[in-house]
Formats: sequence, C-alpha cells, structure tokens
Amino acid sequence: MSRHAPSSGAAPRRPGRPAGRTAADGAIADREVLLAAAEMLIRAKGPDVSLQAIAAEAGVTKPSLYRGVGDRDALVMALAERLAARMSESLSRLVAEAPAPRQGLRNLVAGYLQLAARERHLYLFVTAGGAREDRVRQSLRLADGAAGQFAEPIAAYRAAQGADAEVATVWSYGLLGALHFVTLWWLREPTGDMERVIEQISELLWSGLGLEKGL
Amino acid sequence: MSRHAPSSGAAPRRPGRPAGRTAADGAIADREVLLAAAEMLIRAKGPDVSLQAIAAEAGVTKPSLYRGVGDRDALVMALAERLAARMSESLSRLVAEAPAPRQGLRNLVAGYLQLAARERHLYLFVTAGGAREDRVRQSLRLADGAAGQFAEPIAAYRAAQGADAEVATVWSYGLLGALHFVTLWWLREPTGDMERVIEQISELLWSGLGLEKGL
DNA sequence: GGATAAATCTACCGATGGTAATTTAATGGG
DNA sequence: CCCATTAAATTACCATCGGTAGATTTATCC
Repeated sequence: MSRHAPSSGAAPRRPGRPAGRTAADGAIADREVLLAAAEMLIRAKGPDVSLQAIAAEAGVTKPSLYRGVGDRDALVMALAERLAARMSESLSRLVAEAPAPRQGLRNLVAGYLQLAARERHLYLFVTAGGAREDRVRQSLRLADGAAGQFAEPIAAYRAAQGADAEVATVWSYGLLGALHFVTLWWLREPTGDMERVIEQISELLWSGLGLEKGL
Repeated sequence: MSRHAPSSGAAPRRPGRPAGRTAADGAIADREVLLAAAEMLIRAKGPDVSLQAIAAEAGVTKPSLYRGVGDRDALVMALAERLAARMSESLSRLVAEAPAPRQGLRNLVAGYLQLAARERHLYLFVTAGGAREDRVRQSLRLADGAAGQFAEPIAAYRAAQGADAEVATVWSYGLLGALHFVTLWWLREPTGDMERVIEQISELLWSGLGLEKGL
C-alpha cells in the first residue's frame, strides 16, 4: 500500500493537547480536513468504511472525529450535502447550456448517471447510509438536498402556465426517485450502452407512460 | 397454550435435539414460522429489530434462525419477496378493475402509497435493510421483485404500438423509484391529504414533465 | 510559576451479526 | 437391548462497530 496518507503508522502521537493549537483556531478547518479524508477513504475502500478507519486516514482518532463532525449520521449528512452541492452545480450547468428543454432534461439525466457512476462509492455511501438511524431520512439524504433545487424551476414553470404549482415538491421527489433507481440498476448491471438508458428514462420523464391501454 | 409471543421468559428450553422431531420433517415449515415471527415483530417494534429478538419471538435462538432462513441478508430478502408478492397481487387487481388506463395508474399509485403506509415498518425494513451487505442490492430488493411485474405489461403495450419495447426494464425501475421516493417523503411528512399527492404523482408518471422551457 | 482550561489519545462499554463448541434426543446396527 | 452415530437445538463465544468516559499532555491566564 502506498499509504499516501497518515493512515496509521508514523508517529503514534501521544495523548495530550497538541503543540501550537490555540483555542478555537482550527475547529472549522479541521472539519474540512476530516470530511476530505472521509471522501478519500470512501473512494478508495468503498462505502463500508468504519469511523475508526476514517479517523485514522485523517491522522486522528475516533473522539477527534466526533468533535469535528459529530456522529456517523452527521458525517453521512455532511458528505451528502457536499455531493448534492456538486451535483446541483454540475447538473444545473448542463441544463442551462442545453439548446432546448428536452435536451436539458436529457443532459440532466446523463449528468446524474455519469456522476453517480464516477463517484460510485460516495454515491452509495450517502444514499444507503448506516442502518441505525432513521431509515426514511437515511434514504432521502441526498434527495432532500437536490429536491429543493428541482422544485424551484418546476414551480416557476407551472406558475407561469397557470397550473398547480403545488406539484413541485412531489414531482421533485418523483424525479429523483426515478433517477436514483435507474442509477442503482445501472450501477449493478452496466450492460448495453448508457446512452440508450439515458434516452429511455428521459423519454419516460418527459412524456410519461401515456398508455392507451394495458398494464 | 397460545403463547403467540414466546418473547423471552417461559421455558428456557434446555439444549439438545427436541423430542418428536424427525430428520427433515419440519425444516421448511419452520422457515415459514420464522418469517411470520419476523414480520410480526417488525410490525410491532419497527425495522431495527435484532436477529436475537426475532429468534426469541419465534421461540428459538439465533443459530436456529440461521438454519431456517440464513443470514440477515437472506431474511430481508425473504421478507422482501413476500411483501413484493402481496403488493403485486393487490396492485394488479387494483389496476385490472379500473375503467381506464389512466385510472389504473392512479389506482396503482394509490395502492402503493396506502400499502406502504399501512406496512410502514415492514416497508422500511425491506427497502432500507442492513448496512453490511451489498448496498445496491439492498436498496433494490423490493424493486427487483416488482420490476418484473411492471415490465411485462409495459413491454406488451410498447410492442403492440410498434415502439421500442426495450424501455420496459428501465421504465419499471424508474416508475418504482418515483413511487418509492414519494412514498418515503410521504411517510416522513404526511401533511395535506394523500389524495392530492396521489393525483400529482400520477400526473407526472402519466404525462411527464412536458416542460416547454425552464428547469 | 502554578492553577485552569483545552485538546487529544487510550481504554472501555454495550450491542450486534455470526460461529464454534456443547448438549440432548432420535436412529440404526450388532 | 445397548451403544455409536447423527440431527437438532442451545449456550458460550468472538470480532467489529459506534459511541463515550477517563487519563494525559500542552497552552493560557493570573
């Protein structure tokens, strides 16, 4: 192992207040360092890393990790917010640079799938977090962050059309749920080409089932 | 004695092979008993029950539970299959008795939401199962069971229309994902009336976003 | 320079999933 | 009829994990 990080070995760091750290000078900076280390380790080792391993990766021990970011739920929450922010930025840019709304949706779907695939471990870590917390919250952590971003333009459009803008919240969760499940399915069975999947789910979200009969 | 809940006390049941049990006579029946006890306890105590508690509820101990149903993943899987079967049956009936396809979709959505709400604990147990298994599989357990049921009529309809029937799989996961997230959101925040939510998500799934601009 | 506060680590706890070793009863051969 | 073997269940245990209390060292302040 290259162990480009403090991992474990090195200086066992005897207990006690560290030299050169004044009262509340690094508390916030530490948090970023800890979260970055967590992301790094999750990318490397997968979504089932222990808090001890994360702390070690950051060069500290569990209690310090707790002081920095809180319990495991807080950690997953923080990483979910980070990832949601990155996704929101990336996706909204993709949508904005599309020539037409339909293309915007397609770009959104494509960006979502590709980003999730690229950040596979992190995506799974934040969407299927630990099991001892509230399970609803657990499953919606990432969605909660993104739903607000989705709801705004939907509500604006509906209002402009004179239609019921109340659909925005439900539609946001519905869209994210569809994206999420298709993403999971794709992560598990990345068969065929992704382009086709992107086109297919885009078509569903854009035009709906529109069944005339059957089902 | 009815003792529908051996829970803990009662006869501590000394070790050893039980009296009156021949070789492979009750192995399969036992499995059903164990699963029923698990369902019962999950309904009563929520989705975070331990294997020890489930075993105790069934009147046995952990190793017997293992012999009967396997490890925790196998347990969640088995209960997911049971629930998926119940939902499929119930939902397909609701769809079948609808006068028109659009009403069928609405009935489907309504049935899904209501069943999940009624079986809240069980639903959460099978959709947000333990954290030590494969996370993709974990999140899709229930969906995997239902996706097949959804795919068939979708494919049939598309084929009848001369359209690409390959969408069936992706659309199934997309639909289930949308239903799942809206369900979770509703379970967490059951505000307003459910009828409105049902109508809203049905509209999205039937007609799509159909945005002319924005997002 | 000594008391107090802060920051960190070591050591531990309780619970959990999972397994090994043990105990009891049925089964089958002599 | 008795004993070895096998099946089925329990008890006892292990490893790991999340989380916390207590010990330990350094900075800060009077």
